[in-house]
Amino acid sequence: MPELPEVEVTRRRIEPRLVGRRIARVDTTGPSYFFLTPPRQLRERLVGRRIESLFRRGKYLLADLDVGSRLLLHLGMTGQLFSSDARSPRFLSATARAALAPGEQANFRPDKHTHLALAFEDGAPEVYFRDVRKFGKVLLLEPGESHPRIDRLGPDALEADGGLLRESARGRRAPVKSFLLDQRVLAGVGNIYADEALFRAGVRPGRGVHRVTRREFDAIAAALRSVLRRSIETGGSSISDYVSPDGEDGRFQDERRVYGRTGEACLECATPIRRRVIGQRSSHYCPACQG
DNA sequence: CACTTCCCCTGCAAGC
DNA sequence: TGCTTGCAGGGGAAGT
Repeated sequence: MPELPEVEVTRRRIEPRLVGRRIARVDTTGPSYFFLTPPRQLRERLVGRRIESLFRRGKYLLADLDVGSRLLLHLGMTGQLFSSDARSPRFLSATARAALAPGEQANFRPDKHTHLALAFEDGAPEVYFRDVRKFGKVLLLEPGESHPRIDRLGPDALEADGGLLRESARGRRAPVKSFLLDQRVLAGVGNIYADEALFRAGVRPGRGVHRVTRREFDAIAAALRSVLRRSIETGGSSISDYVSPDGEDGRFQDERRVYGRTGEACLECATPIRRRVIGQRSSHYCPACQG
């Protein structure tokens, strides 16, 4: 599940495949809520455009185009961005994967989950946006056009600040976990890194955010910054579908301390890790280390 | 405004 | 074996 680190790693590795290139052809699947801009419009308006830059805000990727328009991509839960020369079994459907001989590297062919394909004038490898669960989003903003999805985002979570968190928490009573997942508070935090940061800060996810102390807000902010930075360094978390654009798995899943470790021993105190649903999301914590 | 619940979708694993 | 059920979850919309 791509959160800030996975999106940032994706950005860094797909950037050279996009920036400076002019789009020659656009293929899409049919209309669906995946396309906030209807696919027909997308095809019409993207052809002939040159991609000038690719940057990230929270979990969004934004590509600025030569005419001042902007392509906005969100990977959702299972979104993958990669080029046609990348190789990874994670780019393949289960059936295609099962048909592989051991050690065989299959070529990727756009399948029914490949919702957007960009071909370039210079003949560079095509870039695909594949998303099995279709929770991802594609939106083309006209020059000067804004969108609440972007406008509402809080500061990037890599710059999490304890004082600012405390400020944003005023008047709120939701569980601190839900608070951290609110993209208006911080942009980029998802389920994995919220749990990991709360563990490292020693705060239970279910605690009301109005009961979090100043010191704890500082600890949470520091934990978020370091966990997110570390995850980027290790290539992100490859837990289910995530794989970087060049087909390389991330390694941060090996450094998880609570996420997905329900029933396993806490690495600090050996108490079994607990799982509890908070705000419709599974949350993992150590009942002994987190108060 | 704050907060909760529901829902979009598909693949996989567990249970019968 | 093959079916059903449950679960994963970002985030918007609607409801309280």
